[in-house]
Amino acid sequence: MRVEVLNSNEKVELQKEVITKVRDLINQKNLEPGDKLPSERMLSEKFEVTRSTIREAIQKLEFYGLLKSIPQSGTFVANIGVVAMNGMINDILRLEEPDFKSLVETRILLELKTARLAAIRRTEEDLNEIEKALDSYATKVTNGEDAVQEDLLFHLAIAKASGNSTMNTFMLIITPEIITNFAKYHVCDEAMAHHAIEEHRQIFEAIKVQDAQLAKQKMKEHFKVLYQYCYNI
Amino acid sequence: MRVEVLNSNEKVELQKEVITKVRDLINQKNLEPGDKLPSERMLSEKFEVTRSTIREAIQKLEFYGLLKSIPQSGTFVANIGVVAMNGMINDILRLEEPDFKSLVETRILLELKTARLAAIRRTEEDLNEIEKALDSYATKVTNGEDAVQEDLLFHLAIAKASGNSTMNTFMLIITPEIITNFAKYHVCDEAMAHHAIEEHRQIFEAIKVQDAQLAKQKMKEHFKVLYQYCYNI
DNA sequence: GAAATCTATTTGGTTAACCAATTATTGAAA
DNA sequence: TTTCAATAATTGGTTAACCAAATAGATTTC
Repeated sequence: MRVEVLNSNEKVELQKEVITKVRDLINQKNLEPGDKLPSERMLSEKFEVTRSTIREAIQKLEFYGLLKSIPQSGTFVANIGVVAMNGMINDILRLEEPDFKSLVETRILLELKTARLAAIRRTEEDLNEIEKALDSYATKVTNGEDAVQEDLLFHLAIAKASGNSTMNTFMLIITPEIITNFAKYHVCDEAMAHHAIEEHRQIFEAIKVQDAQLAKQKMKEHFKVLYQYCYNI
Repeated sequence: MRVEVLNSNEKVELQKEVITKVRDLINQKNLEPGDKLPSERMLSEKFEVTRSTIREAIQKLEFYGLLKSIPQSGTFVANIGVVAMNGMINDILRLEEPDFKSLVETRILLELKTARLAAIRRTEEDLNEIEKALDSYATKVTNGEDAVQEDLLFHLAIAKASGNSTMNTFMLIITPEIITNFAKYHVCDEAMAHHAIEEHRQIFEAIKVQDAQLAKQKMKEHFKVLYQYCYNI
């Protein structure tokens, strides 16, 4: 059993090795959907890594829906055949850390859609929460304070009102990373904040009167600067 | 320390309780970005749960970019203020399991975009892989075999060619769930598979000649049935 | 009094032992 | 031979002890 001290990168690489070996094992043994993997202890011995490394690798493949662990029973291949299993594991292994441009591009895509959907589906309660977030943002900006957080919450309130839990989750995943990177790259401009109040209000109004196309249009204008950063550079 | 046997649901609920208490603690102590949380052992004692429960809750908040654990040092509040922290934690607590409709809606959104982007950005290698996936699919279908996996890999190859790692990741997350649910709801039709070959080929051709608008259009046609399922029901 | 060195404590992470549920095996009964 | 209860072995999950790095505190040195 490998017993070294590993830093963060080495740990990631080791996990990738283990995932590769799990893939090869599934191929070699021709495991079909529902078949059982060898026990964690056996894998740990076979791959010469600690059991917790095996567990973490399994949990990652479980996150992507490829494996399913059942307590006191075993780890099973999900309802996905050998071909798809191979393709997906290879994709997962190759996945790079998301770059800022990719995050922004995805954010814009999601937000144009959530704005449209929110206009169609928003409840009265949704509307109240969006308006509350809008007011908090406006107050902070007019007081000359930093309002990045309130900005974020306005957009998340719209995502919630979209009634699409998947998009809502995705927005929650990428938004903090965007904020962190914003600070890093200084993409945002203080002077823009005042203008953004009006843009937010227009988006809100469009959602209020349930004009989906207008909501999308106003959101697009709101992202104009970001959009250019993404596509013209 | 609470020492009961918990089933899966109770475990989720317990974790939500812990996350709520972490939120309250951050509020009560007015922890700002960069501030240190009490140690896992102290939280474990304070909240009367085992340390691993604390660790799992922290890991979840770390996944959403709200906390950052540093070995031998402590767990720190990420670069996000109290207001955003509260809003995001509340959103995370309220997040429902994604329903099928929400998954499909998001998949269509992502795929129309990845098709467009792939047409613009695909390399020759991307193109080869997409074509290989296309051929595998066509072969299987003409042989009368089930080709769900090959179908999946064709779409994932396009996602990879889009050059957007975030969208690629999101596609990898939702695709297996979609497949599983497809089988459950019997949305897919065997007879459609033959027609889908031609649709796939048209999408491929559009990406090949780098006609972004056409690629999106062909992808939209490909999703026509799914689209109707989503919006007209 | 300040700087530097040593020591003790605290930290998140890791691991080996443990747990209860499950599964496999055994063997007795019919 | 078949059935079924009893038992042993195996399983993923959990936990308490342990680890090395980081930090804080005490002590020494100048």
